[in-house]
Amino acid sequence: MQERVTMADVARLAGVSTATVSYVLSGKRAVAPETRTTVEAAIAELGFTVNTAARSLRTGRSSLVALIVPDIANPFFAQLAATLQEELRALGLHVVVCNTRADREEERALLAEAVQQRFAGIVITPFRLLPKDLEALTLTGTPVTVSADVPFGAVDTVAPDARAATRQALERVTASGRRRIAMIAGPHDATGGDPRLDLLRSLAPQFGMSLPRQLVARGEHTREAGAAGFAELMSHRYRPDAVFCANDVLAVGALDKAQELGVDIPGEVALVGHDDASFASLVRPRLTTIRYPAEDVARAAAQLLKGRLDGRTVPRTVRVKAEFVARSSA
Amino acid sequence: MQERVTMADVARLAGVSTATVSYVLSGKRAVAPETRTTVEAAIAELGFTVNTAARSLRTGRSSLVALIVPDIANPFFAQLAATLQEELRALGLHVVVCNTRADREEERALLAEAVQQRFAGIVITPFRLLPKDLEALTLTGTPVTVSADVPFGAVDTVAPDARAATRQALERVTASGRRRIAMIAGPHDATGGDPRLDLLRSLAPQFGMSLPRQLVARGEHTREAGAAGFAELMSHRYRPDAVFCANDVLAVGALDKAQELGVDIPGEVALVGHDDASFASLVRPRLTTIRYPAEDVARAAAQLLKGRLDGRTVPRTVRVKAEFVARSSA
DNA sequence: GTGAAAGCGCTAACAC
DNA sequence: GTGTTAGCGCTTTCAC
Repeated sequence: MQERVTMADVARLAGVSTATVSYVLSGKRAVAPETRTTVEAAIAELGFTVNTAARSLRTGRSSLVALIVPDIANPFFAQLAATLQEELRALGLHVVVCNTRADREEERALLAEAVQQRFAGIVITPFRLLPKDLEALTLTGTPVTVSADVPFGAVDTVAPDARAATRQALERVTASGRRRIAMIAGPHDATGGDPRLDLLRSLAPQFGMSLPRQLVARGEHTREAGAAGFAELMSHRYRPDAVFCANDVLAVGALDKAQELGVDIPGEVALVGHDDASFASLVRPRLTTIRYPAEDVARAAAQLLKGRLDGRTVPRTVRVKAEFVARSSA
Repeated sequence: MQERVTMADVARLAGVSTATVSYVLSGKRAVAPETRTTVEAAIAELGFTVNTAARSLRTGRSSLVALIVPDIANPFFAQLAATLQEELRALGLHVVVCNTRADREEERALLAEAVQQRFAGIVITPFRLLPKDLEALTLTGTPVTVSADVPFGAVDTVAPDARAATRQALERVTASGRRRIAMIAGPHDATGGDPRLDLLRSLAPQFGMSLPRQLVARGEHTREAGAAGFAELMSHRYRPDAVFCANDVLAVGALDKAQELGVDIPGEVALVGHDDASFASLVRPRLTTIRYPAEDVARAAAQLLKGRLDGRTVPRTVRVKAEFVARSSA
């Protein structure tokens, strides 16, 4: 049961006060060069590290950042977590992963807890959370970065810019003669509706097409829902020849069902996903998708958080460019 | 900037002392039913939650559990993280994810930090860490659970029992007439060598085969290394007709290279992975693999940690049964 | 440029 | 069955 080395131990060894040790560490007040050297030597000799609990209690701020996502097991979010933790480690911050399982109550509870515990920051991809759930937080002083398709209240936002990529996807699909597009979207009660659907719908007319409500299947972001959605679309009397999916997990489900039904992809139906999750290039046919780079999202979120910790108070939105990735499914 | 509600506020409203509030929360001493009710009402009314920083400072134990893994973006570890956080949430514990990128110094640094900060526990999948790096920790009082193929020093361990599954894999492979097995293993300096290789090698004679050193390719646990390893094995003069991979990421790399080389899987070469990562059933041919259930590992780790927090001091090892999953690659 | 000391909110003796 | 209170280790104000 080794004893913990405290700042008092360091101060004693260096022959200074704990205040000086603290200031050497934080740099918040000038310290004479020789004093600094002595203190640093003492720190090294004793292997001292600050007690973050004591620091948090004193400052009212922890070194934790909550990453609140619908499903960390989804490769997109797993990659987001990996990069975020890497970026934040440099700032001395830790990432606490929180799975909401796409449940609004979980989202609210986790958010509230992170605020209560005075986390250094929160990075959240809302799924069913309402803007009003976030409004109250604007006043708490806990920096919140939302990763969502649209700006979301008065908080920092990382949002995709998928217009060009979606247009490219439509070009590709029409170039191979498709005329009847459809979409497998997320649930109807998802936060902010489905901006990926809205974008597709708004661009379709430029290609002489439209995306009527009847050609939108809905479900959770699961493989099963993707399969069910695909089956639904295939049984429609106005059967589509190009199916867009709100994410790659749904697209893989659609692929499952296509094989089961004997529908040739991309022969009979072109299939386009979203995200470019790690498995997108592994399935056969390889999935054509609109890549939303998790690494860039994580880096942007880390930057926004850093800005807040440095004192910025006005909300910012960073747009991350999505990229059309043509493979063999469309 | 809302004010934080403290225990003193609750005590005042309930007309009791902070000690009583504390005991209501912890249950560490008897409280009269009516007192308890009053306190609980006050807690609910004020929306009080304990300040974990203060609690940690006082008790010397935080509510954080470090999950230290080579790569959270690997679907196996992502699933481990998801389930672990779910299991620990019930105990009021949070999961801090730490990526080591398979680097021993990172592993050591992260481990040391978690100990220094008096984390409630550590769950680690060592990759290059040496047993001696862990030895010192046995004395610190921080519960460590190691998820590794072999028991690892005097700490709690979650280890796979893959003997039956590996035997089944060998049966399958020999049933289709294969005689020359090979393996794409991890790096030679990995923690504990490569127990999956050792197991395969020890079972091979039962099937009249052997696994000579020349038929073992080595590399990091990446897709690229899998491809390189496969190429190496294919160029061997004693060309194998069955290749086992230490994990599914390597196997997918092997699949890439097989396609590139025009080697038919499973026609010319049978391929068997390990883990059953989420993408194993998505690649074509679908990957035959030895499933090591991340969910069960996470649950076992959570149980072991719980045991430690409840006061157990003797190390325990839980064996999780691996399962042979026959798909089309072998 | 440095030190003394208050106090963050909680837990757990100790006292009754 | 309940209350009083010291003190965990740090940061920061105030004083010099």
